[in-house]
Amino acid sequence: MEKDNMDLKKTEDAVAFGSSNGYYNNPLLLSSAFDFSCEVEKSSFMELLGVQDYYNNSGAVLDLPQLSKATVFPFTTVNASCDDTAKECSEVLNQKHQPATPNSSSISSASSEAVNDEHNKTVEQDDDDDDDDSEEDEGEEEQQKKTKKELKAKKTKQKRQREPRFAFMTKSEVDHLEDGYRWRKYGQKAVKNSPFPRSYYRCTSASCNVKKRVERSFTDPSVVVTTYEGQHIHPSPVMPRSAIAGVGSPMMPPAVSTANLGSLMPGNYMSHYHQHRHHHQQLLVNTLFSLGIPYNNSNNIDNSSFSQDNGLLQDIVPSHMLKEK
DNA sequence: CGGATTTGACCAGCGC
DNA sequence: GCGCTGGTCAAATCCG
Repeated sequence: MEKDNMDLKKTEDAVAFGSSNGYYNNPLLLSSAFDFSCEVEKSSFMELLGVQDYYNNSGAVLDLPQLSKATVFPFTTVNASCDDTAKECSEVLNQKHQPATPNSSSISSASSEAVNDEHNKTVEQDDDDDDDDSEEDEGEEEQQKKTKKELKAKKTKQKRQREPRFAFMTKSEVDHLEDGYRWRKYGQKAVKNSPFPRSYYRCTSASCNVKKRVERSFTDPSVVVTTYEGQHIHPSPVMPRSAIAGVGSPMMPPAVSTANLGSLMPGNYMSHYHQHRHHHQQLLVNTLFSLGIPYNNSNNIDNSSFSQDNGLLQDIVPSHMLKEK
């Protein structure tokens, strides 16, 4: 793989593996903190994901002939508006994304424009918040009700500013995956076109506003889609290792230098990347396990032949599997 | 009894 | 304006 094939997406902090034929291979989808888009050879992609084995074992059908190359591409944006999120999610689940190629205008750029628009609108709205203290002749109850509603509205407006998000898919029988943090469920909604409900969780830690949504893909009920929003402002109350150890293996991702990524990534985005990196690694390893793909904790990665730091992809993909163009 | 979950109601945004 | 949908709230309920 060559540097020129890297197509950085400024607005994404999570990406997914998909195929260049325009379909998400949802049951095979993995994503984590890959902050770039790149091409790998079909064979490498399949090998990486264990696609052939998975399908051979499950008897499912994958349209391999159309898949000449695999593209790593994003499916989650940062700071998207509420409705963008909904659309994204349903699009992901409905497998309706356009093919994302390094040269194509991606969903991400369109999303980021919408994001900016929405953000500006929000700021303007917040400026108009302080008004109407006029009514006097209302009963106390009605007054209280009204105040409640106003407070609620203000709260809602404030919350409209979305935190950075990332999403990933995991093949799992359990909806709510152990990720080292404690969550309280605060809602559950039926999802359009899906028999499976979406659950809403909030981090239980005081003053930590991180949320996550968990839903099962209706196209493959064995796949759980988890979307995180925000960043934890506290350490994990549960040691991450315990989750992995629970799978029955001591394997942990090797520490990987991200020094070279800095030159490729936008500033604040980079810090976000670093903050989430290890969390993503754990999630990725869990995902690999759940997919039955062994994670090879080899510290023998030949960094000289792989001078470009490719994030987690580098962690799990031997350098020879990435196409050198 | 306190914390977590459930669930119906409410609100915002969007499309028609 | 109306209906639909996603997201959140909060009272009721559950559970250890």
